[in-house]
Amino acid sequence: MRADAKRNYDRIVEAARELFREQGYDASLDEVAKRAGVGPGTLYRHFPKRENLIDAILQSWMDKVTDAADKALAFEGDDRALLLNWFEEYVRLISQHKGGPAKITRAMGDPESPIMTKCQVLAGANARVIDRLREDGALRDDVETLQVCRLVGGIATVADQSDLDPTAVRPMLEVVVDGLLT
Amino acid sequence: MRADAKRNYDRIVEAARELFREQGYDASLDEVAKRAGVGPGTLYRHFPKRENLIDAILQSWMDKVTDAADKALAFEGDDRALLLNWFEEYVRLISQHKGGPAKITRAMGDPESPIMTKCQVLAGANARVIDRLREDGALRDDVETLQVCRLVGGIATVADQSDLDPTAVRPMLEVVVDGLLT
DNA sequence: ACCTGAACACCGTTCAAGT
DNA sequence: ACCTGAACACCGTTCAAGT
Repeated sequence: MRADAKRNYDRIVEAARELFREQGYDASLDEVAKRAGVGPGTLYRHFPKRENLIDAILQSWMDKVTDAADKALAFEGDDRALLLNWFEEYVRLISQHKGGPAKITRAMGDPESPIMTKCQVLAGANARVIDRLREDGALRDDVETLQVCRLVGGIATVADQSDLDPTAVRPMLEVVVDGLLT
Repeated sequence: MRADAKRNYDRIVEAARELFREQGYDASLDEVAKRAGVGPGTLYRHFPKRENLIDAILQSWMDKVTDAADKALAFEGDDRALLLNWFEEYVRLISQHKGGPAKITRAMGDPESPIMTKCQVLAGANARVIDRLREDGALRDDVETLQVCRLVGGIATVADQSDLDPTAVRPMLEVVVDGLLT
């Protein structure tokens, strides 16, 4: 990649990171380009779809996801508390940008989505936690791991779209936890 | 209301009903106006916001909602089957148009939303079912009825946005049902 | 090879002119 | 009182012209 191309690429990602944090994943790409000081065509050359841009934003996110799963698994306590903690962390991880829960949960099962790989990392992290509980026989066995992501993702989506605070999310997660444990 | 106004109003609602059924609640209002054979200004005069139009569409929906709750309460069987049936019906009721689950679930707690009243009917129907189970002591008491709507609405939202079929929704609802029952 | 910015299409929304 | 349709603003997307 040419030097000026690389510079523009970085500028765009940086501008997008800012704007998405302020306005969510649905912010105007035109404004991203403007902030980055490039023409709209340049943005499209590097990122043909909005999701390609989101994908770049999520680069550092994957480490956070893996770390969170590690921490969840290292938790000392009963299964119920472990799972509840993980789900709260899960919601937090996908709710960092407005519109995130919906986008991420949808991409999870969509092979066409540019952010699918990133979402698979999250799905994998979740699978590690779930499988651990499954081995202990603590979990009902008629629910696929992907469906667990969708369930928790659904709660996060509603919370995001209705601007609920974590206090209101908690009891919903508790219901899911109790429904999942045997 | 003048005769031609009334006629246009009806035409618009009819066109919207068609288009929303085909393309979901996010369909172009311009196309609605075109189909109805009116200028865009006329549409805006009658329905200043998209949700005012959705509100008109949902007029007949309220009866369906009430009927569904009646049927659910008349169900002969155990609490688990009753609640599961109701939730499946709930999902069906809000999933009739693409984008419906998200719009309806969000409007539920938003006093600014023009469709709030309609959504309250749904919330009320749900409350009747939930309260019945609560009286029997069959339900955990630390979850508000509105949160139950959000939980089920969240599942419906994910299903809608990921184009899941009912077969995939069922197990998620089962988790919620089991988590809610004592 | 990459960038720019004008141009296009589409959509929601407004409003002056008409009946 | 109501309707029309041109006009505007905004956004995503493309592409010919430039370096």
